[in-house]
Amino acid sequence: MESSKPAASSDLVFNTVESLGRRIVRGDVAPGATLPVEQAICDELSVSRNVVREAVKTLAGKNLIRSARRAGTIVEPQESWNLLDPQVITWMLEERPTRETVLNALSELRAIIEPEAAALAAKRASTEQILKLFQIYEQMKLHARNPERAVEFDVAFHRAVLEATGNMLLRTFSHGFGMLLGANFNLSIQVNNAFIRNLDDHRLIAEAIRDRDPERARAVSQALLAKNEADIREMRATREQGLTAEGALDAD
Amino acid sequence: MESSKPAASSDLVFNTVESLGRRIVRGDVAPGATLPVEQAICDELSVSRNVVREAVKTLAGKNLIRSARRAGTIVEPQESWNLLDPQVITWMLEERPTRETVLNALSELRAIIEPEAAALAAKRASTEQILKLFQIYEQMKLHARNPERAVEFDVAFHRAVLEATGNMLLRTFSHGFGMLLGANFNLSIQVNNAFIRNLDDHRLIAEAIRDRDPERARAVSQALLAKNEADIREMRATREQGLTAEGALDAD
DNA sequence: AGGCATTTGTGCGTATGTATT
DNA sequence: GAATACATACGCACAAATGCC
Repeated sequence: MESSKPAASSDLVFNTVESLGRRIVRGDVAPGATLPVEQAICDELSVSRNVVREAVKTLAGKNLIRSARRAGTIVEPQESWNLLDPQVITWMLEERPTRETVLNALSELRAIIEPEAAALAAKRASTEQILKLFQIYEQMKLHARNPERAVEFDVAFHRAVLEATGNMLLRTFSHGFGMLLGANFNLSIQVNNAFIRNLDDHRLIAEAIRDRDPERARAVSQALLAKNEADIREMRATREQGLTAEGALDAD
Repeated sequence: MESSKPAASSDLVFNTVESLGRRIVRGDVAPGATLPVEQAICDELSVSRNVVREAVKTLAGKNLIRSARRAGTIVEPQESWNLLDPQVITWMLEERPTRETVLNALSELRAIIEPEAAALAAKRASTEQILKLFQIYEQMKLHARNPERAVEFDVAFHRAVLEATGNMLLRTFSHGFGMLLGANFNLSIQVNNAFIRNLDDHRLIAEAIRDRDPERARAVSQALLAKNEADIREMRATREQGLTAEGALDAD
């Protein structure tokens, strides 16, 4: 089979990318500043210069850095970063301050995109895509009491809607979007029964799309988002006084 | 001085990225298929393996390809591609069929995002950002008779609105979005006086944002988009019978 | 203004692991 | 199981650019 996890433990380039990428996203080296020179990175991570160079090119491909001959490799301003890249998103979600910022931005973006995506999907989804929506919904229902699995299918549902729009750009969003949604849901489902409460809305969305009813699809999607935002707000409020739970998110 | 054009003519890695990237985006090598083996690319482009390897990593950083140990470097499915990456967009716009697809997708996406972005900007734009909107508008007016320059400022205006939303993710879109808009505008302004006709709407958007009137900002933005779509439709219709003009878009 | 030192860019040879044949 | 082909990994040497003195 195919390892969907891109990292073997001794993929030197990958590990170097992760190490450097995290530093940049975390802000250890600010936009405009330069990374350590290649040789220094080689020494620190005990890898050859070629490995570092390939790692640097990988990050440059994500527009996180840009290297110039004598000046070193400098960090690009954040607005150049590819914030929909799964790896970049992972890094952003690992640090508390950036995670908050990204997830807030996500809430707004969802409110903008998802209802319209649902409406578009209602106009254009293929029968296969509609079927898939219902299948995912069934899986959600099946795992309703198992938050981890449930979130996975919840994300899949929203991605499937984006894909059903038939819009190339919207479809592209679905990857990065999915990762962000995962983080978002992991927050919101901590609210009592939030997931089960929202289950019906997912069915309603699927049905509206099946019935080719864009208006209803949009409306239900908006309703779902409103609840989600309320859950997030409640969760935040709870956490501010209680400051409980939350672990298991540090990687490395 | 900073060269915003990233390519010196003898930046081997860059040129290799461009060459391979174009092939992939153009569909010369389909998703799922593998690129020629490294040595073959080295021979063809007369570069060393290091150069090819770094180029491959760059493209992998954009999620266009993924290299597996024995299998070669295989092209990722299109929905994995980073379609907001300026380079990727450039490549997509160079070929007629993909250009049509992307620009169509863009029209839809604009209709979804821009009115809401304008509304958000009306709520949150800083005075500097508002000022900038008006400055850009003045430039648009100034160059109204010079399509090339005008398009440039038109794009800048729409990007400035996205940036004024204060939303991290929306801001990220502004780069790739801008390039797409440029291509879009270059089409739509071929319609008689389209640019001058739309000039007022840009002012109205800026004013609505200045007046902190989200509803009006949204409405005017929608009106502008509707006109733009009509222009594009007209342009396409004209072109189908006449099949005139259009040159100067082939690179390399 | 000119040379020098630093830093990335490029080329090549080779070793190693792994999956296919 | 051995041979093979491909990709990863490493090290060294030189080229080219550019900021600094």
